[in-house]
Amino acid sequence: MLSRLNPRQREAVEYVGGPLLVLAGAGSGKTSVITTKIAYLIKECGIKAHKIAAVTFTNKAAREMKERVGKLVQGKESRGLTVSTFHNLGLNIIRKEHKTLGYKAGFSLFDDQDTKSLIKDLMHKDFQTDADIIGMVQHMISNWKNDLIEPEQALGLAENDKETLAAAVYREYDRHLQAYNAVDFDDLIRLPVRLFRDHPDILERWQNKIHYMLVDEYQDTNVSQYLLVKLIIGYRGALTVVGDDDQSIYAWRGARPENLVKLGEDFPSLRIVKLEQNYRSTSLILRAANTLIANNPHVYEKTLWSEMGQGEQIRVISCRNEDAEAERVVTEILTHRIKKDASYKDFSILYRGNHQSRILEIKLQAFQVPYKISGGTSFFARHEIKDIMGYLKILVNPDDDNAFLRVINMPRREIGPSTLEKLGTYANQRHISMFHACSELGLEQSLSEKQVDKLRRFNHWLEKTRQRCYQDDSISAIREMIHDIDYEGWLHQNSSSPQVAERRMANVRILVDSLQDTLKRMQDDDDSASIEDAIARLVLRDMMEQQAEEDDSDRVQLMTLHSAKGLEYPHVYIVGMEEDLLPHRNSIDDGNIEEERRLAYVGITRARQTLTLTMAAQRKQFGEMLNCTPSRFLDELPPEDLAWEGKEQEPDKAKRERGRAALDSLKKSLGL
DNA sequence: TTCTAAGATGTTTTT
DNA sequence: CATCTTAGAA
Repeated sequence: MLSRLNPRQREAVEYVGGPLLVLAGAGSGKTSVITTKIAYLIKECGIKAHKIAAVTFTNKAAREMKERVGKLVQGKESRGLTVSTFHNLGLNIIRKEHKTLGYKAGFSLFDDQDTKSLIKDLMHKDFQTDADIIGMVQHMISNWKNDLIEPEQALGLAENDKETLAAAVYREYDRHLQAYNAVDFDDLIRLPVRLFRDHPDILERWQNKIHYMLVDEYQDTNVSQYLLVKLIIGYRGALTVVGDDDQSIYAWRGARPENLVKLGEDFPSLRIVKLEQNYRSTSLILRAANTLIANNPHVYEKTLWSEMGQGEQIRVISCRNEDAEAERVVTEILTHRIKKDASYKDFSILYRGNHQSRILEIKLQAFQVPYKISGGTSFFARHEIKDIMGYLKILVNPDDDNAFLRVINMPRREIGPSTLEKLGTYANQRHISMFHACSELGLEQSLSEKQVDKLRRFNHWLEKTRQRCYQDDSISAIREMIHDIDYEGWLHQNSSSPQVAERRMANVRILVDSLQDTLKRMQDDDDSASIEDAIARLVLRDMMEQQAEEDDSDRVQLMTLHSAKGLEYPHVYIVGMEEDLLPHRNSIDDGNIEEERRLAYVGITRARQTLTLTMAAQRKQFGEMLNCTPSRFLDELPPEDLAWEGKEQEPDKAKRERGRAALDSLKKSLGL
């Protein structure tokens, strides 16, 4: 088991005497270290698998880790091992302890969009605002939660009108969540921390459950996550964390890379092991990465080296526009695949923002290249998925007014805004949910008989469905429910074409299948898992991937730079190497270039054999052609290692097209 | 209350 | 440009 490790890696695995920090450069085999260490703990240290918890940040990483541990430790021995995301761990804790925290079983989990729409509603109602500060407020609330600052404290700390407003919304928002029997993503960490702080007995129980903890991508932990780890670990110090400050790309969501330093302060006995040998990339690629990241300040110095051979030059391709860029990448992959005798799955295309995948998708389809886009909010942002999720949520948690509103007129139940408004105020006065208000007699006073009747009918129907769901097989009850509301018919009525409706319905089926699958998996691990738990799990997106990954067919992988972290591919294409895009506009504006540089670094270090960077001279934005400047990061790479293509002739062409565009707009403004 | 059509508005990254 | 919002008519 240990024979495949180098001395440093082996040290990291074998040291179990106290807290350990592994500073692992990109491609230095950190996943091997974690997975081997888990196996080592089970086999050599006699720690039971169900007493070990390993946490990461993405489902993808968690899944891969689980898989690799599975290869080292046979089925029985690995039973009950926890390998999950932080959020999943938090969800599990809240699930088991919801009563103490004051939540009812079946509590809803609000995703990003639910949160946004609630905040929007609150701001519309109680505060006069209309600008796009909603996103900002949402971000501020999230930050407060991550820093474990309560609404009252936030109110006290506020230094200007904007912050006072946001803090006031925060207070309202939290009250509403409570009333809805709902939690949001940040609560998944915050509530367990609060629980453990306030209830030493419960903390002790969990400390007995988790004897050893491993944290991957430690530089991405935020204040509350670090505190959660610290609480669980307690005085024992049975902890291994692995991190790399050069790969810290989540500061925007509260990650505190300083936690790397803080660990040493909090645990004076901390041992530090550095992994500096890279087993992934050719030395040219590695040199490019090193040169680039040298422009950033560093907490811990480390020098990555590799024995993988020099490899090919890094290619930089400049194209006319985004269309040409996408096409070039696709044809490039086609020829490369033949020349290198590689498979499609050896290639990955990385980009800064999800929207960039669209053009690529079109071109890939045009050339009939099999591909897979991973990550992105697309699936859960879809209408049909939101609708059904709404039904699922209200099914297990009737107090979820958010879900109630989503679902009430889907399909048409002829209950309009004014009726809902009245129902809302009534429910508010009585401090009950809208669903419960429907069955109250007092309603007749403010609403007409007709309206009340409609509400009652919905109320009865849902109540009946709920009973069916809890008495019979939940999944078939849910299938029946979808049939009951004739969702398929609704889709056909509201879709532009029958094909679109079919595709949407297929998505619904995927959702229900995944729910079934998730439920089964959870019950394998824990008999007490119920349909409510599986639904909450769905919101964390911990399953679509599983399904998709199971048929790990031969496809080109597309993803954002963020979700590429932790992965590797023989051939990597990074598209959109332009100012305002790779150092993203907003980051340039608020001076966050360093994190963007790390992002580029992460992208570059994904490549094993070849790396290709592409850019477009022009790009369409809001329907208008814009000229693009090459990314400053290109200038920060060693020039002698780069092979440029199409750099020179572009400016002329660009100028000509710009001239024509100007002429066109002039013609248009003259009404020609 | 629902439907329609013009208008505005906006694209970072994730659980 | 593509999506979502809002205003006005049926």
